[in-house]
Amino acid sequence: MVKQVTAKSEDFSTWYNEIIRKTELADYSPMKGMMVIRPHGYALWENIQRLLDDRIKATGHVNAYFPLFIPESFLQKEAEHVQGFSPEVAWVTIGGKEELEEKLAVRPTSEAIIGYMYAKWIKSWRDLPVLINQWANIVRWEKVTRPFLRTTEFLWQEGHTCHETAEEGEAETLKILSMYKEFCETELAIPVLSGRKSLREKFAGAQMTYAIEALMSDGKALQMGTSHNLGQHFSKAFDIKFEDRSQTLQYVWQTSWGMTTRTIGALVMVHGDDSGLRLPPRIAPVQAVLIPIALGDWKTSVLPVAREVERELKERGVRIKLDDREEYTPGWKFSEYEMRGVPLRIEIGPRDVKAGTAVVVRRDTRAKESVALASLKDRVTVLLDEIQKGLFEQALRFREDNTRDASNYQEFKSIMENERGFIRAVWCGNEACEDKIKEETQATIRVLPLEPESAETAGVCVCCGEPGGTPAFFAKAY
RNA sequence: CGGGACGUGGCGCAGCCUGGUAGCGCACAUGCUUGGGGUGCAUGGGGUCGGCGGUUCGAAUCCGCCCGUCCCGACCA
Repeated sequence: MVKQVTAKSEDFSTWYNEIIRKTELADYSPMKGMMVIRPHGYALWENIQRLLDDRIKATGHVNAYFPLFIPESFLQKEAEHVQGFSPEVAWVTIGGKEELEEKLAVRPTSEAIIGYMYAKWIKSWRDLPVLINQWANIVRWEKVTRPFLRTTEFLWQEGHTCHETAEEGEAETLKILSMYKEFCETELAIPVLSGRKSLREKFAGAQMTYAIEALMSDGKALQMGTSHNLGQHFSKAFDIKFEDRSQTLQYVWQTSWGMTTRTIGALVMVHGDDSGLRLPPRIAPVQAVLIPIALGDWKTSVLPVAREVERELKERGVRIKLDDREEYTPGWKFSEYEMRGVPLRIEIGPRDVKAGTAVVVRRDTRAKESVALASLKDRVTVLLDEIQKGLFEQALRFREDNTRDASNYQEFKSIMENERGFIRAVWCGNEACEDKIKEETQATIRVLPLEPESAETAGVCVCCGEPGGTPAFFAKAY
């Protein structure tokens, strides 16, 4: 029997939940909102970590690790920060059997504890910039949770930097933003819009938040990463001062930025189809699965050939898996690896051995071809590249087809109601309009593009009709 | 946190209305068979019916409370 999955078009949420569990990316744990990332899902995370970590280090950052707990008083130092996070902080009040003198927050983010340490470490302009990143888990007591998209505990990377000048801080913030964008598009094959957040949507305690946003295939937007220019908000709160080049004491300029396990949810929602996952080759834990067709004397005729192919592809750097289990039929394996999203399937059977060929099937297009064993290595490499590109292009086309201009509010409401997706429209900059739009259409400002040309709509505010606004991308968001 | 739905072997469900010895499909185990799109047959193991309490001679079934999951809203990566 076929392991059926609810059709994506029929019930997106159910489809998403079923994919997560049937592909063994994650499973529910006994605690509300807490999931277990299973080996298949964690392997994806490890690939994301590795590829992102390379980029973080290539831009001069180093990794460190700060404590899981943050004293209550630290968290309270930056007023907006406390207020923003207080509804979702988990507290430790007892250690062993002793009541603690001061409650400890389980970090919802690490600005506070890191700020405290930076104040100890930074004395002079010669200590700057400080470019530190940490890979960590954090806890936010969420009311509504969904696997990967919003869980009580999640994994992420958080960068925390200090700079001499406001300009350097801003430059760092933007550098990371474009690094995130490049990472998503190159490795995850997910096109993103990047830009500034409205003040309403910005990080609690930041001066300015920038973000990248992707469009899921149900027409809702998902934030894929954020980069904050913290200005001097935290350095003033934590007294992070340095003596500048003219021997004057100054507060440092800071940034923080993060990307989370949520990106795995995005991979599912952007690329998945009714048969399961479709993983971009660059982050797929297994890039090609090799299935020997067990017929007749296959163990002596087919299997040795398959093993040789496996060896050659491994040597080529392809993450290949030979599945020679006898208890499953080839047909069963085909479906299983499709469900798990393995980009390429290679079949070798008696007919192929005789002809000196292999059958290669793409997961993204399901295109099937026969390839001579001699040229298999090259062909596989080419196909993996094409799949990576194809998935990105398909996602990009989807986003373009689902990005619409709205020149007036009627149009805006009708698009949100009928089509969803991104709406490109002018916003006057007034929070009243932002709130009204959110209340009436559920759409929020996802980003205010940095380059005006990426949103050519000029004119009056889509909501109030006042002139002199800025272009914005709106969407319903996860 | 508000509105709605659901909770029965690992998964999907029936049984509940009208209380009386817990069932089906898939999965799992063993054997044979089969193998180029989820092979077929046979045999077998596995469930304090989400939890606690109440009603009753007797509760998966009726009542109350709690917990969890999903969907739709308010808050967030």
